[in-house]
Amino acid sequence: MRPSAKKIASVLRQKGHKLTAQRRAVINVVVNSGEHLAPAALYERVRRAHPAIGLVTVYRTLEMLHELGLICRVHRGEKHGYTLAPSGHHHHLVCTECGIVADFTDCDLEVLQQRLSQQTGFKIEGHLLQFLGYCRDCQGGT
Amino acid sequence: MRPSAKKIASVLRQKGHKLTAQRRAVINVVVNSGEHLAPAALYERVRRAHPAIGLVTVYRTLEMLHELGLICRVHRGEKHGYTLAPSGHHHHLVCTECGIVADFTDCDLEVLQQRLSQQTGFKIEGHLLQFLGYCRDCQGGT
DNA sequence: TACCTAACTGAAAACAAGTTTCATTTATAA
DNA sequence: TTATAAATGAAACTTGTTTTCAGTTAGGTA
Ligand SMILES: [Mn+2]
Ligand SMILES: [Mn+2]
Ligand SMILES: [Zn+2]
Ligand SMILES: [Zn+2]
Repeated sequence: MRPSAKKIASVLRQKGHKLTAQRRAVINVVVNSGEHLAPAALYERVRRAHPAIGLVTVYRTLEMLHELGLICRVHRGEKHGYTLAPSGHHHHLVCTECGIVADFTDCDLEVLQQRLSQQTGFKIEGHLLQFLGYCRDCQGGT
Repeated sequence: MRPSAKKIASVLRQKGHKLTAQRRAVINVVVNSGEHLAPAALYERVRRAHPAIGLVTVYRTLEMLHELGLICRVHRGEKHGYTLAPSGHHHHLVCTECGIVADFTDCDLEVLQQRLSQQTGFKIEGHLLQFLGYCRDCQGGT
């Protein structure tokens, strides 16, 4: 269950953030794109609705939404991608050819985490899990 | 079982790479540091033995060693760390406070991978798994 | 409604990690 | 030795992101 633009706006207000035209524009793009877009790609799209917006503002807004837990971040080499977070903890399956990302939720790492914690003395707070491969469309070609 | 400087040198030669003083210096630092050092940190240390070396050469050497499977790479935000690879597939437990890294080998992700492959049609080639937390030394303080 | 002000914005500069270019040097096979 | 492909390092460049700062604005208050 992914939050709507309305829901996101209300969270912002509730947390004392201002609801500017720029932020609305960013939120709209994020809400209306299923993909995990990199900041630059997102910026391109946001500009269609709000040509005057600066890339900085896009970065700042994404950062804010991420801190509020409203969007998730994918790590792809140097670049980052963002989308609306489906509710709660999830991970990614990334196509190394075209960059498309699929989400999944059940990682079942508790047992492993428990064991590692015991063996190493680390207090484990989280994990990063990503599968890499070729999506259906990219399996044929070079 | 981590390769020795000698072993590494012989692999390089065998693959047709030249064995330069700079490469020797980089290899020595990597071999003699248990930690996963970022390229910049590694560069600092290499300079102690070989002050004239350029950072580029460090990058190039690390890249080469990585391609030959002789060292492993950790992903920490933007920065990368390297050390000698323990033999084969392994993963990392990273302390978000001090950056120390512990290795582990048994990830048991085959079942999950199989299921995801089936569900999404992805041909999965690899994965990235990392646990994040606080090492023993960093659990007390702020 | 008309202010007030902390929050927000965007241009530009700064930054950080990594890569490319290219003239010079060097390891090593012949 | 010598020849030469491989390797080096300085400097310039790229890419993604952050900082700075002077000006603008959302939204609470009188
Ligand atoms: Mn996601
Ligand atoms: Mn390792
Ligand atoms: Zn693909
Ligand atoms: Zn630590």
